[in-house]
Order: sequence, then structure tokens, then C-alpha cells
Amino acid sequence: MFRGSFEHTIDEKGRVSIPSKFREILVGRNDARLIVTKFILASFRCLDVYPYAEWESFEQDLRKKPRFDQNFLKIETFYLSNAQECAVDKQGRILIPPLLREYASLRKDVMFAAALEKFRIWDKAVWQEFNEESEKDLAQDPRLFSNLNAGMAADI
Amino acid sequence: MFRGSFEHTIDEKGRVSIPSKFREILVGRNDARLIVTKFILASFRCLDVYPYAEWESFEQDLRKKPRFDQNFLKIETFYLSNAQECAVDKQGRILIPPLLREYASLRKDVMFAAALEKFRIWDKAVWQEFNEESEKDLAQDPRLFSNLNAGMAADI
DNA sequence: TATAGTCGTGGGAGAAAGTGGGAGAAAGTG
DNA sequence: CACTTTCTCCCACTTTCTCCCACGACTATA
Repeated sequence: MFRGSFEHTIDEKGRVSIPSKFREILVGRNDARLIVTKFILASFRCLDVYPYAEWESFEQDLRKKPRFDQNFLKIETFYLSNAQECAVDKQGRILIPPLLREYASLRKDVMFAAALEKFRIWDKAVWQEFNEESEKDLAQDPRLFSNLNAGMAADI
Repeated sequence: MFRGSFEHTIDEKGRVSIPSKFREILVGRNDARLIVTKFILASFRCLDVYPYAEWESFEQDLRKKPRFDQNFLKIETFYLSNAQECAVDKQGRILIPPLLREYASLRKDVMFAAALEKFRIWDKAVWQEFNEESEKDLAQDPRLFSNLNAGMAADI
């Protein structure tokens, strides 16, 4: 289970260190492979990162779905098609594929943000924006918190 | 299992390199034969590419369907009739048959996009359009991700 | 305070992937 | 049957990528 947010730097080659706290979890599971794909939250772009096993079980579920359904095809195109395997190298880094780097406009300062069984990578500026927006929404409508207890639609 | 999206260039002769990540999988299965056919997603044209064995099992499934059914005949005409075998050559390329090339308007920049057991080939511009459309839909209604579990129309 | 270890970042050499062009073979046409 | 055109296979180049080594900063422990 991943926890916390960490700021890191991506270099010209597209390499970026995985926060050591996250890496610990991966070595504990004995699998340094990650799956990185596109994600979007309220029009803010970022990348979703899954440990390999997590991703595989997600894929298995999808395989049972009707493969020519319109909604399935959208998810397939956006979420599955763009998913790429990235192995953590000896220095504890992954190489973010160019297409994904460009999608999330990762240039220099990036943020790693835990999200339960996976984590996300953001351009720092985008992450800040999204955080401020979320904070504002929660301040204006505290019920968003309390609704957690009620029957919130299971999501993602 | 194919993963990721890759940009490649098709030359005047209609040849295009298979992304090395995809090729690895084919050599692992010891069969460099591919089946390429027409596909369409929400009015966006592209090509579906199956490893030979995958295509064969798909054909087997179809054999169980009522073969004089109107819908089946449409699929037969569109999806099956246009299917052509393309072998990967020593340079790791395939030759896209002229009819299929024209159908998907593949001119220069093309995208390879993984789709579980198969992959797709798009004209880059078309791919971008469709991706943005899917992205927008998913951003507006994130439940599409999880609703896959619900009763999705069984298809084909 | 010293020292060992870890963590994050940068650069360079070798390998591999992607692309272009040409010669010989095959196919189609008059 | 001969000629033209298309196609297929092979070679070669360039660019990108991947792996390896190295340095500085910070942390923890004695």
C-alpha cells in the first residue's frame, strides 16, 4: 500500500527516480516491474502507475468484457493501449516512455502521489493546481468528506 | 499480451516496422505471421492486427454463430473478408496491403496501439482524435472505468 | 564529529531499433 | 514470347535507447 507524496526531477532522457518509500514496497513484493499509463482527473492529466501484479489482475477482469462494446473500446484505447511496462533499473529509476511523458507534460519537476494500491505521477504545476481545486471544493462543501461513509459509488 | 503505443513511419512501399516490444512477443510464440483486417471505432477507421493463432481461435468462435444471420453477414463481409496474412520480414517489418493502407489512410506517420491479445494500426492524426475524444468522455464520467463491471451489452 | 551507507541526479559508450535505397525475382500485359 | 512494372529480399546507415559508472548530498549510527 503506497503512502505519501514526493517531489522528484525528471532528466532529459526521461528518467526519474522512484521514491524510496515506494521502492521498498516493490522489493518487498519481489517484482520491480511497473505498468505506466495515461490518466485524467477532471481535465488534469497525469500518469497512473501500477505494480505489475496489480495491473495484470485488472487486465484479467477486462478480458471477460465484451470486446466490441463502445465503452470498452474507449477504455481500451485510452487506458489499456497506452499502458507500458517500465522496469525499475539498478539506480532505482524508471524510464518514462516519450508519449506518456508528453501526455502528462512532464518536463522537470514532477510529483509522485500515492493512491492506495498504485500511485500517480504529475507535472508539479498541474498537481498543485489540482490540489488547490480539490481543497477549495472540500472547504466549500464539507459533505464530500462525510459522504465517504454513505454509499459512494464504487469508483475505479 | 501486447502493451503500449508506439509511433512509426510507413514508407512509400507500404512497409512499416513492428514495434520491437510487439515483436518480442511474436518471436516468443515462434510465429511471425500476422492477420491484418479493417476495423472501425465510432466512425474512426483503423486496422486490427492479430497474431495468427489468435485469429484462428477467433474464427473458430465465429463458426458457432448462425451463419446466415444478417449481422453475422455484415461482420463476415467487413471483418473477415478483408483479413489478410502479413509475415514479419527479417528487418522486423510488415507490408501493409494497398487496400488496407488506403482504408485507414495510412500515409506517413502511423501509431501502433496495443489491445490485449492483438493490436491496432492507426493513422497518427486519426489516433490522436480518437484518443482525445475517449479522454474527454472518461474525464466527464469516470464511472465508465468501473461500470465495466455492470451489465454491459454482450457483443459478438 | 567522523564515517559508512543510501538516495537522487548526471553523463558517456556500446548496442539495438527504425528507416531508406537498390538489385534480382516474379507477375501482369500486350 | 518479350517487355514493363511491381514486388520482395538484402544491405547499410543513422539515430535513439539502454546499460553502466560516477559524483554530490543527505541520513543514521557510533
